[in-house]
Amino acid sequence: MGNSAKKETSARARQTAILRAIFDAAFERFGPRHWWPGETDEEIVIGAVLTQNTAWANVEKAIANLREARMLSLKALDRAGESEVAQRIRPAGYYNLKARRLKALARFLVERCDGNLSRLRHADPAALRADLLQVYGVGPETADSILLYALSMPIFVIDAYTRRILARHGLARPNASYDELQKLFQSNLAPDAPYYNEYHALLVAVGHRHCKPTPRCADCPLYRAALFATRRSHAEAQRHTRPEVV
DNA sequence: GTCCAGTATC
DNA sequence: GATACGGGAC
Repeated sequence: MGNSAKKETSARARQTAILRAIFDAAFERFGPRHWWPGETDEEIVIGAVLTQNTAWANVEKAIANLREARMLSLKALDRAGESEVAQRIRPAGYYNLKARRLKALARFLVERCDGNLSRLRHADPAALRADLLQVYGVGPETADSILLYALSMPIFVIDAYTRRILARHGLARPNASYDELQKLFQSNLAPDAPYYNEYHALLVAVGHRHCKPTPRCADCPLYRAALFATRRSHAEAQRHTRPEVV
């Protein structure tokens, strides 16, 4: 092996070690998170649309409304009128928009698997992802949430918290693309759906409680862990994200 | 960059 | 009252 190849290999091993350290530190504090908190795979798909840029507490109300109206299934949503769906999901916000998105996704999945998601469990993840991205209202995070949480495929979900946490620890550029961040995880961690599942859930927990727009680093479980792995970049990131806190 | 929108939390 | 939320389309 040449010198540059060796360097690449050790850089990759280091990245892997850092990513594992972050998982371990977060898991010790918050895990296991038991995500996705849906009862059925269809409920997870529906929740994936409802939770777009929306707090989960509000999504739960919308899901409860759909359940009460017997509309918490892909076939039911496919049959239902858009304005009826919109009224039911009001608590989740963006209700007109999300009603159209739910209808589009329900149509696609009824067409694809008769609304029976278990039939997709052995589909090719990359191909299915490409198809999902063609559906109105399904972007990368929603598509990947479906693949990972409803279909148990080893696809890493990136969200706003993930981006923020990585950027603040100097592991990614603040404006890194979704695909870039996903590649960081998937090329450094073995494909493992349960591990990816737990990892994303843990990042959300860290983001929600500590890595907020105004960060609370003091008792963050990643503070010591990341300091150990990337002392310099963490300190650097801190300078830019915590102007008033040491 | 702007729009979509109700709800919780400070 | 202001901020933030488990994004995506245009």
